[in-house]
Amino acid sequence: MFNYASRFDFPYPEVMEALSTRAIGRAAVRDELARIALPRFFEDGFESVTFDDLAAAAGVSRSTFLRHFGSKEDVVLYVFDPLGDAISGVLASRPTDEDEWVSLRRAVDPVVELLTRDPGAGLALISLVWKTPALWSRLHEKQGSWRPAIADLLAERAGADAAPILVLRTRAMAALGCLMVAFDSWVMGEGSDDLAALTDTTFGSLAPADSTT
Amino acid sequence: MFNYASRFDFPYPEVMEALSTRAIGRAAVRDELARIALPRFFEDGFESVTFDDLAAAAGVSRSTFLRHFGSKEDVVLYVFDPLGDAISGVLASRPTDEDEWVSLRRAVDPVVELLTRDPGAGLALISLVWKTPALWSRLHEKQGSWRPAIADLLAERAGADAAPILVLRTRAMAALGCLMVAFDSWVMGEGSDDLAALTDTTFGSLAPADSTT
DNA sequence: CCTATGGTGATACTCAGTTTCAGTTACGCA
DNA sequence: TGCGTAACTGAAACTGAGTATCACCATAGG
Repeated sequence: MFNYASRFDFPYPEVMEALSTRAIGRAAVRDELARIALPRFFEDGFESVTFDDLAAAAGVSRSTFLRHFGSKEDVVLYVFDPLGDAISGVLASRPTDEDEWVSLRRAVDPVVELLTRDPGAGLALISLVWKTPALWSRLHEKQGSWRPAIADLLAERAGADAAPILVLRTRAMAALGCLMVAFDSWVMGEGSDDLAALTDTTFGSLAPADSTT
Repeated sequence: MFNYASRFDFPYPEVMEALSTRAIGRAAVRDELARIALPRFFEDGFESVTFDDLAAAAGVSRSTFLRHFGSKEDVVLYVFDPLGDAISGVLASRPTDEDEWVSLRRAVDPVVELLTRDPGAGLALISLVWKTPALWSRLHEKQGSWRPAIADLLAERAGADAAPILVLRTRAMAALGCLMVAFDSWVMGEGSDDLAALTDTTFGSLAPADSTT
């Protein structure tokens, strides 16, 4: 099953911050609730599972479950939460003189790695997301929230002669979009393709252009 | 106020199809209901307006309002419905030997044109969408649904030596994404920038690349 | 002119998500 | 070690989205 202790074994420790005792406990409970909930969604479909079902399965009250996750979508997409910071972290660590588009491709590796680590589980998750419009939307919303930090990092590393921020925001959008299109293909091929290779292909379809037309 | 009779004065008549008498009436009612509903959303915010409010404002029952629009989001995003076909229509009409990226930029003109036609109304709409996560998500979902047709048209016009469909899907994503990033900037600048110019800039930030790396 | 189709409003229902409140646990500090 | 407070919990009631059903009415189209 999908690994939910993402906060504890996530391979990019620099994105973790100091947590109070209670915050650690809280995160652990969230992990546990999500771990219990996911199979229910996989088996019955996102819409068919109610908060009552989830609470019963987890042995807590509906109130408690709702307090840990503000919405059903949050339960499923919980695993994506740390990826924004992970992407930024990798991007910040790339050499300044590396080609921008290559750095962006590398920045997205944590996502590919997380979904590929457990064969089957990652695909099951993305398949669920892709067959459920509400989840697809919310994932894209989350992805959109990662953009500003990425664009800012691109500006920072380019220094004085950086392209306008609008240009950099566009490239951040494109990079994350390439990842999403790769997911799309991965789901359509039912996992028969290699996600990293698909991502290479989508990134290879585009390139930054000089905006001084 | 925003022009809601989009089905009747939309400047790309080729995308219109023959409608039965009842279907015409139905579309007219939808136009009217949306026209009445929009100002409510602008004034009170998307979440604060209930279906009861909308039904009362329109002088119909809640049932009837809900029968015409499956969700509140649909009411606001109704105006975007014909744009997928409009984009495809323009793309299909572009010369086959025109640069692919240029054709995609032109294909998106109907959207820019529609939002720019009435100064203020288009900006108000996009601002509402941008400040309401549920609307932002649903617009992106709708935009995502336009992609396959665009990619297919790109394949068709390139003929035998077309790039793999995954590459074309990526470029369709990028083109629509450029439009969204332009919206983003337009909203942030509160309409002080020219939407068409912003769109030119975002499109100018990227270029198709040879995927045979 | 008749009828079958489709639009309408009323009602009742499920479920997501919010709010409130009272009872309990356990963290951090003295 | 004990205490006070802050946070966690569950119960209950509430709002509002969205679905389903039904009986009624208007009219398109033959």
